[in-house]
Amino acid sequence: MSDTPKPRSRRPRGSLTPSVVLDAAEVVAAQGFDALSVRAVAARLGAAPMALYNHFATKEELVDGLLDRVLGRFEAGPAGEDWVEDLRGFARAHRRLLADHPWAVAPLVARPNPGMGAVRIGEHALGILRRGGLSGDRAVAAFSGVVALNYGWSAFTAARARSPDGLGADVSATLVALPPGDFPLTVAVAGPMGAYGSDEHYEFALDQLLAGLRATAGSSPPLASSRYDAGSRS
Amino acid sequence: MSDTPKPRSRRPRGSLTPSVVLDAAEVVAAQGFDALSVRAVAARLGAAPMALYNHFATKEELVDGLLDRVLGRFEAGPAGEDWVEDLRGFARAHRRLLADHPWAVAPLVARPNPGMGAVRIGEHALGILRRGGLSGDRAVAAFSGVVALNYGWSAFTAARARSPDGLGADVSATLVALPPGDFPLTVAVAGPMGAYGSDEHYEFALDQLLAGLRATAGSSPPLASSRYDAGSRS
DNA sequence: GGCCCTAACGTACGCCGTACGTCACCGACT
DNA sequence: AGTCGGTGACGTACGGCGTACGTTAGGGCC
Repeated sequence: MSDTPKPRSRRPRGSLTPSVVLDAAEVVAAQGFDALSVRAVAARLGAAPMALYNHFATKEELVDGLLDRVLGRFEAGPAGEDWVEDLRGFARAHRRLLADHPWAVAPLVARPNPGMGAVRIGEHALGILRRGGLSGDRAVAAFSGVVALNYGWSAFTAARARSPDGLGADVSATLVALPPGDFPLTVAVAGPMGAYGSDEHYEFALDQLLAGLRATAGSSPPLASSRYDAGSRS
Repeated sequence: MSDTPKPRSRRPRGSLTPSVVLDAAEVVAAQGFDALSVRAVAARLGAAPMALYNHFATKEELVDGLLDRVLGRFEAGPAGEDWVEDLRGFARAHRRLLADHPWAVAPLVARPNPGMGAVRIGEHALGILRRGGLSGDRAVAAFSGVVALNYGWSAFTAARARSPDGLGADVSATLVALPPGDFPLTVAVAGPMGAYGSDEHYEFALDQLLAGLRATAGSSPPLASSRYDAGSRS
């Protein structure tokens, strides 16, 4: 019992690279974002927790790398004749990306840092909107609108998919059990409704936004920013 | 030093109610949602951490109560002549509510559980949409769209407001510093752009969504759900 | 006046992120 | 070939987290 005082062979010297660490981190994150701990990543990899800190200054930096890697998987479709249809394709592809990485939605939404992947996505969308004749502020606003819609929508669906206790599918069951006197509309709608937040519902909402953009872009662009500052100033 | 072996007088027996705990929890949460720990809430209140567990089974339950209390502050405006303008008022009030509680946005987005406050909000919005002639699926989809837009948008602005290291205001500074060869549109737009995610931009995006809804509601409603299932099936 | 139910408490456990000091390996230089 | 320095992997430790569990003290009821 003395010839194996350290049964743990150290990892070979160069075998721990940022890329390898991110690979392991993604596998861990796939079973829920808050399962992603430094210790868990190190355990898969057979490394010591602190070994990761030679490649990432902090956990936040590791997460940033992970999120940027996910956004880097965005694939832009080819440009077609109609810029609105291209924008629809962009929105679908973006939402699909989020749906494919449900664990990433919450941290992405909470993070102010853009990162290269996000910039690439923005550049692509701006190109489409420019072709539609929207310029400057308007293009940014429209892009932000599509992305916000996608993030908000994906956050709901991801959150519901994450709850394994059945709270997911039968939110409607909770709703139909409400006091029917109050909330009659909610109760009426919760029964026959399919999955809340379904693809059909998303397509409908996206359709409205795109129809509005098409109409606005068709009209001559006044671009007076004073038209749109009736917000919550005071 | 022996006559005060327990300088901590116990809290009087009935002085710890759910409401009192939530009050303290909200004060703590106001300085960042992840500052909200059971110990911190107990410290304010001068109570022991475990004392809170007589009123909330788990921390998640406490957070749910806190979020529902926030959503309960939603105030519906009076109905006007134009249902679309009412919907705009709803969207603004909802977003204003989120802007007034930035710490609440991230947990709200991540939580599948609706809660009474959310149901009240939904009922109000459904009433407006019903007046617009949208029924069933369409009303739910439109409501979801507005809420998703608000959540996504508020998550961005809240996240940026949360970063005190100046990463907030000058995301644009990061963007103009990009390699100008790639991302020409982004660089071109980042310079003259005011605050990314400004109220004006939000109003523009909301306007497009509302314009689309008005047009759709104006046309006769075919309601064929097959029109909207061209999503990401396979 | 005495009992008991319950609300408040204290201790303890297993996680977490990570600061800091140690040690072994590999390449380079003599 | 021998040695030396830099670096990457490691171990220990600290403070903080949520919370399971057992203890205690106070107020309401008989």
